Amino acid sequence: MAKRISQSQIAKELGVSQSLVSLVLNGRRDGISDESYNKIWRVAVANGYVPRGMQPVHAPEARRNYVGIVQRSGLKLDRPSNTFSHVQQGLFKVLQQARISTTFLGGERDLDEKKLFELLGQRDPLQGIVLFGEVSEPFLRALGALRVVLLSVYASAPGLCHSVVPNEKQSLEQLVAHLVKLGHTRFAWLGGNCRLGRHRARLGALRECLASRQIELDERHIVSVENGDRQEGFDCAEELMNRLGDDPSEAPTAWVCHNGLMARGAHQFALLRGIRVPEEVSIAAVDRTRICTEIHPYLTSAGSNPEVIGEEAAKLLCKTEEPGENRIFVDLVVPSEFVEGETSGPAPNHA
Amino acid sequence: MAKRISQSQIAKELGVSQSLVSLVLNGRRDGISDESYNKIWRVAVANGYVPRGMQPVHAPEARRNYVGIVQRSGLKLDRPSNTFSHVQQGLFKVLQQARISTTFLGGERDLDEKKLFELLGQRDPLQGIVLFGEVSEPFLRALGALRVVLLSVYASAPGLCHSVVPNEKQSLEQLVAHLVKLGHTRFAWLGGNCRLGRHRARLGALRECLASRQIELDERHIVSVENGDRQEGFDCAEELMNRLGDDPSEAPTAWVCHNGLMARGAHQFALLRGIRVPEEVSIAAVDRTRICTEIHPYLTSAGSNPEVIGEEAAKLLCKTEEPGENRIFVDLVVPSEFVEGETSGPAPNHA
DNA sequence: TTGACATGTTCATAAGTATTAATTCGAATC
DNA sequence: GATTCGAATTAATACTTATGAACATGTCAA
Repeated sequence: MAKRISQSQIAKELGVSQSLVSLVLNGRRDGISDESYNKIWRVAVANGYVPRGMQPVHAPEARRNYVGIVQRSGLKLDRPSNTFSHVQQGLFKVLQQARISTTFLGGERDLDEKKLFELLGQRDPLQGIVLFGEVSEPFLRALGALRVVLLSVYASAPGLCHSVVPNEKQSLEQLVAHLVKLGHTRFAWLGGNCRLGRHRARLGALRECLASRQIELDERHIVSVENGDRQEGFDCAEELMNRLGDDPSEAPTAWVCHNGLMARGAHQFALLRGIRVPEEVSIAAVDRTRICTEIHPYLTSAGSNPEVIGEEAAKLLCKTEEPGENRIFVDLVVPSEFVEGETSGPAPNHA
Repeated sequence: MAKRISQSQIAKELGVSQSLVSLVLNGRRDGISDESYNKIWRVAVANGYVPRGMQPVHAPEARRNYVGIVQRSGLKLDRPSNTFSHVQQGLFKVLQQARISTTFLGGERDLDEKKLFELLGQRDPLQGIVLFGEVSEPFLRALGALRVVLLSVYASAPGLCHSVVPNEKQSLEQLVAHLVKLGHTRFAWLGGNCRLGRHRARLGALRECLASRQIELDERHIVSVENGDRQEGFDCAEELMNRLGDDPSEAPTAWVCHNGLMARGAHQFALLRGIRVPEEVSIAAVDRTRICTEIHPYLTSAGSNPEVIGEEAAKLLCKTEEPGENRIFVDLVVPSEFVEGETSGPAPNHA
């Protein structure tokens, strides 16, 4: 570890006396020229000068007042996934009690190593950083180098940081069980965020759940799109209808959507086309955000409660003591909840 | 000013050596008993021990790294008004360049004076606090007492703090001008957040705009609800239809909505009832958030861009030097933008 | 019982910092 | 040109802190 710089060294570098440096760094302004004042501070800061006598970071009650939030590339504040705001609410709820506040640091794209360093260097120590969504591994490692506790939600990064993730398998299992019980056998998948692992996980889980019931998911009934927003839900439903042949006995009766937003879009498509929900088609979504109940019909949906995910993340952060190299990382899986809404009903030809 | 305490004094008080105090305060843990470690820190902190060598508060670039955000009572993170996230995005965009981050402090309801003091006392100084929405005056005064720069967005508090607000009059003027040009003469108002001044301002502006064109707003065509969300937009439209007599020539052909969310709800109602938009009814909203273009049909809408409001708020905060008693407060009004969407068309009996 | 070892602390002193009186230096005044 | 004055800086030194070596003290195994 590099020996820390002294006032005398700063003085020598600038060609002034150590006394002057001392005066300046203690904040004396009168009787000191602005020029000296500024140049001394500049050099002191640039060289990472630290006072001697105590390093407050080490205080046992050195309260870490902040938790930073970083979003995965692609998410912006003004296009909040609903999920994000629920998670933030959960974080806030728990952290608030410990008088820790949440600070938005930016998106993966906004931040490079240098910027992060600037952001974190000049301020109170962070309790940790919550990563929202799948971030790239180099980015994760760069963050790790800052010696901050990292926690990833909605994506796991084995061996790199803690994580709190939803139970996708269980969600799909709940949805499929419900729909099969209602007599559905022909399923469609309306998938979003097709580039991300989350989409693969959900689609894979759907396949498994159906397979274990000897139901096959027709490849033509799988429609996947880029973003997974409302419009794309609409488009997916439209695309699905276009792909279908004329035989109505082949048409899927249960649309399983990647998220609630897409389900709403698909529902709007159904409304416009005069497809009755749930009489003709049942719509179900992997989601547990407010969107499920924002308006009637409420969505039939299953998913891990994002607020709970936020709460668990906060608890985990509060418990984690120190960032370290060879830590044991916790991967927490939050169970899924199923809620029967108004968009699912008995399969039409089952009655 | 009291002379500052030295390590030796701490050592004497605790009956240990100065060396030990030095070791402890520099964070050495191994080879030091927990008991000593904690008691030394306790006494050091209790006596306000400060290291010698520099007082960072005096650094010329002692930058204020944070801007706090407080929401009005009633808003929660997990029920984000869309507007809020856009404003936050605008704030973030500008503040990021100054390496200032935004910290969510809580809702009006979460915070009492004591809590605020705790939140703000133990950390880096805030550049300011952005208040989102109408907060109560006592709350505002309590915040003011903290000697922090305050800025209110979407609500003005004359003489108490800066504000950045939308131009409601202009928004309504733009909408009415557009609709009147299309031949509409029978208007309805679907209002939300009926308790807040914002609702009064919008409804009042609508009345004025119509009056100046010799159009009267029928009292029966004014429906106002509590929250202004999607479901209530739906309910408003339903209520409006219920209130109408049988005479179709009396029915309003232009629904002006308090915000985009309500417009979407109203549109869903129209879809369900088979009311064609915009052939039979035009829908317009005071809004400029993402909701206007989240799905087709895009909403015909006018409003001040919330992201711009955020940006202006951030600039104002960066410019404001110090909080003071008798400051001059800036009230900034951001102009409204009009965008013609797909929900407005010629008045039906005008063709 | 003894010695090896670990832990926690102190001693002694080198290194670093604060502070006051003294110095320098240029501008204004005589 | 000499004198005064004030701002800026430094010398000198008292005071504070860091740190390696030394010193207790207790534990454990031979």
